[in-house]
Amino acid sequence: MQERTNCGEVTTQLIGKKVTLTGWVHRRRDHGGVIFIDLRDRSGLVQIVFNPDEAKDIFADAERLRSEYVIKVKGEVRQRPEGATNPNLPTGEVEVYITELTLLNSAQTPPFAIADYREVDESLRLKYRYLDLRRPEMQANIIFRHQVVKAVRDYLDNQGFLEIETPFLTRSTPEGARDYLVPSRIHQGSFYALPQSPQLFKQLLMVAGYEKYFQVVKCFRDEDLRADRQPEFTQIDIELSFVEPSDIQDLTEGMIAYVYQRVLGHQLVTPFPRLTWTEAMNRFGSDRPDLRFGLELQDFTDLVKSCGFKVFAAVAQSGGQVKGLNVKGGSSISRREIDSLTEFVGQFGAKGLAWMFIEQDEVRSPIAKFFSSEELEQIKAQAQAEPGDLLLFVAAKPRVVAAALGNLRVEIAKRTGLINENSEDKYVWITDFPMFEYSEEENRLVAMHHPFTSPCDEDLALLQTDPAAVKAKAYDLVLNGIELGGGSIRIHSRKVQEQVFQALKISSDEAMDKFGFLLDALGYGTPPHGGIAFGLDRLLMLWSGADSIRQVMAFPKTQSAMDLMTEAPAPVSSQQLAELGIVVRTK
RNA sequence: GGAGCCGUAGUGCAGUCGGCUUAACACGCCUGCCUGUCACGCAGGAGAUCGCGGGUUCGAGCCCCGUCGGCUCCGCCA
Repeated sequence: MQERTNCGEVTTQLIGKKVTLTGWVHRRRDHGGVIFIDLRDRSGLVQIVFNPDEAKDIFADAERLRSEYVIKVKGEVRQRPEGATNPNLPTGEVEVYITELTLLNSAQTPPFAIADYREVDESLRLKYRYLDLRRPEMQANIIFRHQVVKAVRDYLDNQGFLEIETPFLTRSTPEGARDYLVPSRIHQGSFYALPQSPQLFKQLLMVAGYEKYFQVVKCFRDEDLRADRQPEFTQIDIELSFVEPSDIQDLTEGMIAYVYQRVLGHQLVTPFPRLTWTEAMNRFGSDRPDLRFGLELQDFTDLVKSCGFKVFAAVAQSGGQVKGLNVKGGSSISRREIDSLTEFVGQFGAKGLAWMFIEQDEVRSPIAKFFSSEELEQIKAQAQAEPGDLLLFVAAKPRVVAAALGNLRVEIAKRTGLINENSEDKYVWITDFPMFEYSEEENRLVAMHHPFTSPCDEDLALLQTDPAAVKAKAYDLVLNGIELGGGSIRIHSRKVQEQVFQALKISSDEAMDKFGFLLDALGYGTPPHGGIAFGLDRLLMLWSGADSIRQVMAFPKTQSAMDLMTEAPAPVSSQQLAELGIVVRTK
């Protein structure tokens, strides 16, 4: 390869040297007599100079250069004249006087400017993603992604892990997200499924004795999208043998601290705090609490059981909860603002949002009249309320209370500036999840994590008597209210695995049909094992301050799962369908 | 499946309580000028079926209905 210097690496050390540069015309400043061009490549920008006094023969060619033309130039690196340096540019002390110019390719005017700070409509960016990816901000994200993945691989390699690939064409299994299906040509009417995660394969690698496995791997879930959810996304998938939850938590704290130091260049304090699921739900109304601020939930259920406010009393007496938030200094919040918060909690099923302004001598609230002054004092004491505070209440079944107040505390924190740019990152482990949760849709218990999660040892007996009470050896890592990853110790006993399938109302016939290979494997000397998986895209989003994972993915899809560049998905030819034995039914 | 927001020159936007301009402004683009700029500057110019379809009206970028696309959220996501 020819000798080239990267644009961003033309420093004062090269002054006096002849260099060859290649890149794109980022911006040109044509003064008639002298032309300045900011030349851009992956490494950055450098100013190159075309001066007719020094390179008369190429000056006319230089005048024809336009944005995004691809050029190769040779010239001498010089110190910039006094007063003409640019402190905003790493290469701002120098410039390159060009004596040779080769136009490698011209370019049409792009649909949006590469050299622009302005926000461009995202659908246009996605249609021309190859241009969008040229923008320095996006290049920084993609380079950052590489650095993080490289650091993860190095760390795990140093810890004795093997990266082992697992199949993408695999089998659809019940439970969990909707699968992406791939029709089989050879076995018509049968389908592969793209993996939601390599869960079963990594467990089988433990059975096979590989002890420490990891993979940076694509996963596929055919569910509706969000800012932090794409149909295909990347996991850092880890599994180890002979471990307890604390081993995996220690390992991953070490991994994150290592990446922090190597890529972000600063120390991270470990270990991270740990909260049980029950405590997280009680105090924050969420299994992924944002700990950057307080505003914890207060429980008033017992206090209002026999109060005169029927809405509260009825809910409290019938198994529901009455909980609330104390918004410190919230007296400045307007009625209109409270209306908007009421609307907000309505999204989560709350019928209303009761409020009390705490003033010096009284409680200003439409519901104050239903409470005796003793009851109001008790409420204030419970909430540690002082004059100037605003109490907000939701009364409903526990699930709705948690969802409404859990989200409300975050919303209020955002609106009132409790969360801001300077807020310190808060990592937290959530542990001891319930094994199962009740699915109203399916009218049965479903696995909260997945059906291969090991119950806590002391709860094994409950599996058959009271499965809903069983806790699992499962743990999630949460950063600033977003779930980064989760894992568990797996079941390594065939008997326990069968009991869990029973609790899930998966018949032994179905279990054998769908998971026979796993049950078989558990009978051949399976070591105790467990692991964790991180959403790489989410990690990158949070660490880079991006507001969606699309910003840290090279080629993401829209909310309707379209790729606007390739226009996938798209119809296929009738021959292709015929080969697969597929008939498309149109609506 | 549901809720909300958005859609106006290549780009970002103004106009949105119906009738005031030729649908404004900035960037970009084109032409000319300009030898120290760095979001260069100056002068001129081209560029818009106001996402699409229907309706109301004497008259619709603006109001109504539908539809398409994008985004955010609920449901969903072990």
